[in-house]
Amino acid sequence: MDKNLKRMATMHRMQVTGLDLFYRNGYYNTSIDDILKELSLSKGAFYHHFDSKEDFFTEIIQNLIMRKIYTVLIEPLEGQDNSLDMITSCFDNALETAVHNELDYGFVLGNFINEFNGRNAVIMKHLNDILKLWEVHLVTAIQRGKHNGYIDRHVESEGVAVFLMSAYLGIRTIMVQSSPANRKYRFMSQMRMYFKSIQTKQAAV
Amino acid sequence: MDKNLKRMATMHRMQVTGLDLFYRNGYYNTSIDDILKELSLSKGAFYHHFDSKEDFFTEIIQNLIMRKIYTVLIEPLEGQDNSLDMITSCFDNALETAVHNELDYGFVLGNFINEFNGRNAVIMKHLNDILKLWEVHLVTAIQRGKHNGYIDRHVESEGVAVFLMSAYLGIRTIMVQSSPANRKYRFMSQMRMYFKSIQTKQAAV
DNA sequence: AATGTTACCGACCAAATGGTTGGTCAAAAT
DNA sequence: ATTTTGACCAACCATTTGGTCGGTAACATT
Repeated sequence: MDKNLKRMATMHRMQVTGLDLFYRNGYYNTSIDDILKELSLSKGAFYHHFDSKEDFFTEIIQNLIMRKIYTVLIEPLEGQDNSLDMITSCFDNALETAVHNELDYGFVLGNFINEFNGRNAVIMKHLNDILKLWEVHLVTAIQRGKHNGYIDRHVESEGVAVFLMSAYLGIRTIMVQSSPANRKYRFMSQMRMYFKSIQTKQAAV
Repeated sequence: MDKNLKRMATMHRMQVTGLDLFYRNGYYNTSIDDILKELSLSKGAFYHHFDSKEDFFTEIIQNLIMRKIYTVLIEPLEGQDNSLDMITSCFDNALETAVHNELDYGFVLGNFINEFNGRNAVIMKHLNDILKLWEVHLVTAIQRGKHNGYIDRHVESEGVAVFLMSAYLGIRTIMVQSSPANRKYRFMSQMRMYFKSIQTKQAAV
């Protein structure tokens, strides 16, 4: 039963290195040999464990990308009552790690959506599922915020979710190139402004 | 002097077809042969007019992408006094053409920024210049809005610009895959909400 | 009419691509 | 102890890549 452990370990190593290179260089711009070289493994090893490059990447999506996004952007939403504070600190954390990451190439999910758009329907399906999952959880969080009296009841929850996802995807793209910390700060300030406009009106306290 | 005309015409045809394919399939995923096949031209013709694939794309950026963005997203900003209305209708128009475009693969500039990030510094420079140009014009428009009394004086113009660019980049990515018209509508609604929060406060009229 | 010049052709090249296949060797199952 | 399995190797394959180069024919210049 030791064989199985080794199999899992090797496959995992391949996936981690694979994601790293795919993220940095793009999927189509990274060859299987590139990944194998990094790991000192052979072509045979790769095709022994995976059917194809596409199959390999599908596994990466499920095992690594999905989990990462769930941990960073989805799970934290289920904490407190006040969704707006929740989302604020969630975005703040996510952007902060991006600021301090020397090798930041943008939002993993966003980058891949961009690369596979109209080029590979199968993979796009998987990526879109993650996006949808995020959307659903955001909508739920916002509705909870309404229910708990933090967000104005007239606000469209789905609209807020789409707007927030857009803004996040965009800022992660823009942050990469110039003055990330600066752009993060400005972004967060304006997001708070936006949140003010959808908060429960205290009717001129 | 007829030769020169022909040269220009051929080069232009190549660039138009090139941009079309690069946009649809990605730069690294589109071969020069793909472009040449479409035009029934030969390798020799290509390398007679351009030094390399990169040089070719640089020309495309300057001649086609830059101009397009200037026309659609920058020039319209210089119209009226009220920047917020201006920006709203500008985004509205830009997103509307995306909605009605059968073959929409997202925001051209955004897609390429994504693809070249950390992979080709020279091209990234050119793309970033365009982004910067857009940013500068947005900031100017917002400052004008403050000056003309439409926008609250305490608002950070640079912050608004970054936030708007982010949101636009993001919505263009998200719109591609599912229900673009729907997402556009929701996005625009929330953008108007955001604009309310930075408008001049009428101090409880 | 003779002589450049220029737009374009298409065969060719080395390197790299995703994928296949026959084989080796250690561990598991019998 | 023998057989079977499974992880991995490495040479190999067809195809595609960006790019080169010698040539040709129409045009422009003299």
